[in-house]
Amino acid sequence: MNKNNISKIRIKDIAGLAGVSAGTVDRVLHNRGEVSEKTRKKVLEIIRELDYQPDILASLLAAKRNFRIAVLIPEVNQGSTFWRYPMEGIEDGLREIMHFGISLERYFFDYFDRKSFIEKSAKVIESMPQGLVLAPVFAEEATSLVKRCREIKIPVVLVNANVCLENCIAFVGQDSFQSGMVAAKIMHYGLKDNDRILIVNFMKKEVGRQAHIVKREEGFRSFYESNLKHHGKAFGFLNVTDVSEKNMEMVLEDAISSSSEQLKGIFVTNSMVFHVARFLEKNDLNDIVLIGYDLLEENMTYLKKGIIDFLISQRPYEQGFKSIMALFHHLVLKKEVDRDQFLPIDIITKENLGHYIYK
Amino acid sequence: MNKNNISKIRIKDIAGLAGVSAGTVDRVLHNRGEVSEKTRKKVLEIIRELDYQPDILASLLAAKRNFRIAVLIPEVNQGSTFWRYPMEGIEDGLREIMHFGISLERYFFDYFDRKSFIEKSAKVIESMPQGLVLAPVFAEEATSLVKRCREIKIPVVLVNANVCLENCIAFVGQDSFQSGMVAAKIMHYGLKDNDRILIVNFMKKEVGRQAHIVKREEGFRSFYESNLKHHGKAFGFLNVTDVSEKNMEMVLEDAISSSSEQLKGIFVTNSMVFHVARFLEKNDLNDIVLIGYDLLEENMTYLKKGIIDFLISQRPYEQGFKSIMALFHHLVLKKEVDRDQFLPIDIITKENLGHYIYK
DNA sequence: CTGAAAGCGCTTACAG
DNA sequence: CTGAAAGCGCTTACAG
Repeated sequence: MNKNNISKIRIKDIAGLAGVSAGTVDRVLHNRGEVSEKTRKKVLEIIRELDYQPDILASLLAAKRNFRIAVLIPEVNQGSTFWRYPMEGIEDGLREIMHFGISLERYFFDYFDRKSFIEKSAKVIESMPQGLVLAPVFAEEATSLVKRCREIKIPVVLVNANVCLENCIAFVGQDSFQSGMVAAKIMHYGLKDNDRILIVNFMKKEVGRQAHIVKREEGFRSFYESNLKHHGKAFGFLNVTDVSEKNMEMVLEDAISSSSEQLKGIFVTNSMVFHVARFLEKNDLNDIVLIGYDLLEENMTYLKKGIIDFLISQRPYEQGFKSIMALFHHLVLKKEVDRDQFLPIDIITKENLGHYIYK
Repeated sequence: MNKNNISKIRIKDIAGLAGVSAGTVDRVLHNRGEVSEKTRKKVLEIIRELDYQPDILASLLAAKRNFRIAVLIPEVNQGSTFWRYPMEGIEDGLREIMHFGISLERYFFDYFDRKSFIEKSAKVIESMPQGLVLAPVFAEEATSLVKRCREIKIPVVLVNANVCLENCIAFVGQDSFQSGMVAAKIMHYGLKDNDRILIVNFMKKEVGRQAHIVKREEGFRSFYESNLKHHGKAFGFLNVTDVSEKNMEMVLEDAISSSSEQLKGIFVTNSMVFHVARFLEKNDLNDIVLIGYDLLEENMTYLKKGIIDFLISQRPYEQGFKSIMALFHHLVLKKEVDRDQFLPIDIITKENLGHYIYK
């Protein structure tokens, strides 16, 4: 009575004050009609006055409601280990909210196989979950999935890449352009003004040109553009589609020797940076600054060895965690969720790596 | 029936199988005695076999239990704005868990006033909360508070600084030593091998020598120690107790001109780095790399201007969030919580600052 | 040591 | 359009 009487107004209290039954209050609360305008007004008035907050625990218990959330993301295999971390974030998030009657359906597609994405999409739709966490790797197919979800009223949260956001409730990921700027800043800080820099893009034919990769490169270039002294600075550029050691050897040797000036920095626009690191290690090119993305096992190994100097990380674990939480807030707590949820752009070095690693 | 029959075993079911009543099962479940060893065994057996998971929502609702969590941290005032962010994290965490009947009592002490810490400690004890989030700014006093809490069975989570952890359930904060190493790595990466570096410590008499400040400096030095080439490298060193502009002017001018070699980098071991930045700006010392801690308003201003080059951040918001969550897991969900919860050591530049700022 | 009953605050048919 | 009753899964006295 003394300490805990804060906001303990119950439906019963409202009903009493309005001179109606609890059932009627409930009908008003959930807009399920069958209430005369007059009583509706009266009840709403009282609710507002008392700032009534429903007891969500009791509500969930009584309604025996169950939420099925689906997640459609790439499977983890040796060609693609990144998605392990978002999935861990999702599972941990699930553990926090499962008491609210939430269950998770997991759908994994092959990162390099458009068809498998389409197949799994169909399965998701077939299952009719109450919400979806989606990694829109294949932009076109993802867009049509999102549109379909819109039609059948399944709220979608996009994770990691942003596609067709207008039909989704939120995007959780990184600001790719800005992350490229960060990479450039770090690169520039460690080099001298006229040092030669190479930008390396990895692009598998199966996947195509991904928007966030393009943005990263643009961000990188724009750092130099916005700096008067470097306006118009020229970069070496390399587009790699074949990651075999032999090919890597060939194209990198070529790129490095293509100018009389010594190459001082390499920026790789995605997580495939370890392929470049392997080459640098083998050829004892220790004085080239190498910057890339993501804490893959291979990348971390080269970071610890000092071959990779910096990795940009996108907080994959948090991306997963926040995605499922966004859906939870939307579905269960009926709260507004932020549409754009950009995670910080983390700069990882050998020295701070330890505390970024997920258990 | 088809999809949602997963783990929907109820107390009633257990009771039925054991041939007892729900009340008895409950008594076993909560170890509140008054059950014959024989029935106890039987009930436990069935619980294990069926992997019974109690419905925590129903449990909380029926028990009408209320948890009061206290937080004892520095107040936010102009001399100390850092604690705004942990507090925001705590409030946001609270919002996530308030449905479980959790309320928060806020106790703020003056960062520079030992007495006020002692006073507020007494109030906390007097109130007898079920849990405490504590910023142990004054090591000695905090230790005895923690001991007292131990005696009266109030679980404590330490936030930001680590003191007397053996009597607490968790520490949430940063690895200070490592953060110093990170600062050194960044510093070193941008300078030439023999450039002169100055370490600046701010220390208010009222607070004394704080363990985490010492550790940061040690970490910074150890980076160079562990690098053969720099073994024995000498640093300039400055201990500032008076932050007036006049004094800052004097001591910094002195430190800078104390050697014929030009000073190239300054490492400030805490958030007071803006005092140094002000000096550098005023005296047009643009080519000195300046690294310090924490995203205070003043620091962010100088970071944007390019006077401060890097800030190390300790994720203050997350520190608050994780602290209250740790207590929640311990008290309500009865889960094990990690004892050491080190947050990543974030490297902030002008370019990635944007996405680190808390709303 | 054990069980039956009432209740937590909300929702869901059902009867009118 | 409205109310009374039963129930969600668990807990809490109370009676025996």
